[in-house]
This record gives sequence, C-alpha cells and structure tokens, in this order.
Amino acid sequence: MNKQLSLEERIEELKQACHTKGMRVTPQRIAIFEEVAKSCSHPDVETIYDAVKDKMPNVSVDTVYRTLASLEELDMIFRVDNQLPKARFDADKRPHHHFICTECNEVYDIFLEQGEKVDLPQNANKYGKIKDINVQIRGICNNCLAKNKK
Amino acid sequence: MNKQLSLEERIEELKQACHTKGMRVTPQRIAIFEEVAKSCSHPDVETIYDAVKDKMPNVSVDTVYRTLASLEELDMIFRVDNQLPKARFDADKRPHHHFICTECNEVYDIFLEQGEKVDLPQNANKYGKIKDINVQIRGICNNCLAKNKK
DNA sequence: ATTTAAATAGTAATTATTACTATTTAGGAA
DNA sequence: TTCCTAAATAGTAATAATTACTATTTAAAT
Repeated sequence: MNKQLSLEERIEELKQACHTKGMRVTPQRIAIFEEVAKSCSHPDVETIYDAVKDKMPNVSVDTVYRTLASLEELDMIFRVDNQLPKARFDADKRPHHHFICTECNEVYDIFLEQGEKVDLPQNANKYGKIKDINVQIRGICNNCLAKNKK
Repeated sequence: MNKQLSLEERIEELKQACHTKGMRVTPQRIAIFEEVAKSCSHPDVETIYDAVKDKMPNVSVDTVYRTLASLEELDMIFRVDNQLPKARFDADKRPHHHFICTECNEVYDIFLEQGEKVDLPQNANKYGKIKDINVQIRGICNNCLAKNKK
C-alpha cells in the first residue's frame, strides 16, 4: 500500500520530475502544486488561483491552467474527470470500460471477457446512493503512438 | 452477460421509461435516442444534432442538450465522461476511486480496503499505451439525499 | 374536441478554457 | 558573477461548449 509522502518530500519529487523532463522549476509551479497537494477537496482552478494569489498577487489564470496541465504531464497531479472538450454519449448498456486517449480524445470500448467483472469497493456506498460505476482507462491510443513515431 | 437489445426493443424501452417517469414521448426524444443508440462511436452533441437535423430540420441545439440530459436521467444513455462544470484536481497518488455526486458535483475519495485492488481488463492494452485507470462511482451523495427528503 | 402543462425552436447569454503578445526569468555557459 | 536564450509568465482578448430565456407548439389526459 502506497504511503503518502510529506509535502516537502512531494515538492522535492516535483523538482526532480522537472529536472528529468527538462522543465524549469518556477515559484509558480511550486506554489500551484503545493495548493493542490495540501488540499483534500479536489480543488478547481478558481480555488487554486485564489489561494495562490494570496502569496503571489500577480499570478495569472492562464498560468494556473498551463501549470496544472504541466503537473499532469509530470504525473504529479490528476484530474478527477477527463474533461473531454465535448460531452460524448453512449447508449450501450452492456458492462464495459472506456479507453480514452489523452492526445486525441478518442474513446474505445473495452468489453469485459467472460468472468471479468467490476467490483465495487466495500465502502463505496458510505457516501451516498450509487447509480453506476464508470471505469476510464487513460493512455495514448495506437493511432497516436504511430503518429508520434514518425 | 447482458445481451444488447434490438433498436426497436430499445426504443420501446425508452417509451416505457418515459411513461413510468411521467415524461412525454416526443419525436425529438425518439430521434435523438435513436442516433445515440445506433452509433458505436460515442457521438458528441454536434454529431447528434447534425444527424437528427437531416430528418428534423427544425430541431434546436437546446433540445438536443436537454434531451440528452433527460435520456441520461432515464438511464437510457450515459456520458463517457462526467463533464463536471469545472475541472478538479487531485495530487493524492495513493490508489483510490472517486464518488461523484451527480447532483452537487461533489467528489469524495474512496480509498481501497486492504486486499482490494483495481484489476485492469485483459484486453485493455489492445488499444494503446495505458497511463492510468480512473474509477468513478456516480450517484447521489448523502448530503443531497438528505436535502431531497425535506 | 378541449385543455394545459410539458416540451420545443430560435436566439441570446454565460462561463470555463484557450490563445496571443510583450515581458520576465530560470538556469546553463562564459 | 555576469551574460545569454529559450522557457515561462502576466495581462488581456478570443473561443467554444453549454445553458438560459421566451414565445410557440404539442403530447396526452379530460
């Protein structure tokens, strides 16, 4: 079971990740990451922006958006939701997952093999009345992998 | 294993669902559902709108949006992505799922119990290079359930 | 056939997100 | 340390998906 590192250790981890990927360590990146890292409430951009602004009055919204995207690229943070640029719909009620390409936003169905099933976590219904479970597998699709090679 | 019904059967199912919930059966609802149901490519609003327009030149975008929301309410279709109104971020790398309330959009962490794990479907990596897996449990949270009771 | 609330068409408004450009700065090299 | 340069940022403007609004239409109950 992964244990959560301290905030300091995680910032160190971020700096390492920046170096590895040749990205600069800027005070904005540190501050924005820090805000997400120390929050337990899955903050949105506005919340992060407001919090960072207290310490860095000149920070711009654009920077917050760009930085969050960078931090995601660095695997330091994740989106709760994919936030596909457009809503996409599915009428297929057979249990299946989705492979979502983070580059082209294409969606592929992953139908489960015989015997496979989605197991609801034990304490899922602590939080409310469950309607459905949605499994998204994120990655880069074969099309985009091929394109990137050229 | 659920088998997929025929288009006619599914439209019948939609009519039933409308009756049950006291919603009207309108040609727009049928047409919009039909488009989603017969597509295998997780269409977006624009695609659905364009297709429906061919048969119903006067249909409005607003109707498509509203109808898709209704069909979702009726459990006849699903969103590939939750499309939370704002992007939300998480820096917690410990494996966990999210309970997302479809009413207030609140997000709750569901940490897995000892021994529980997410099993990747066997043929998930057919489609590309997997980066991560994101499990969303959708429902109505306890807060909203309580509010609705009053 | 009549009635009425629900649903729709057409359009306007909103809002999260992205793009753009001049300026600043991190971090390597001299 | 100082200089240099591409990367990153601030401030603002633009975009685009989605939602809201109002007059009109219509499903379906009476």
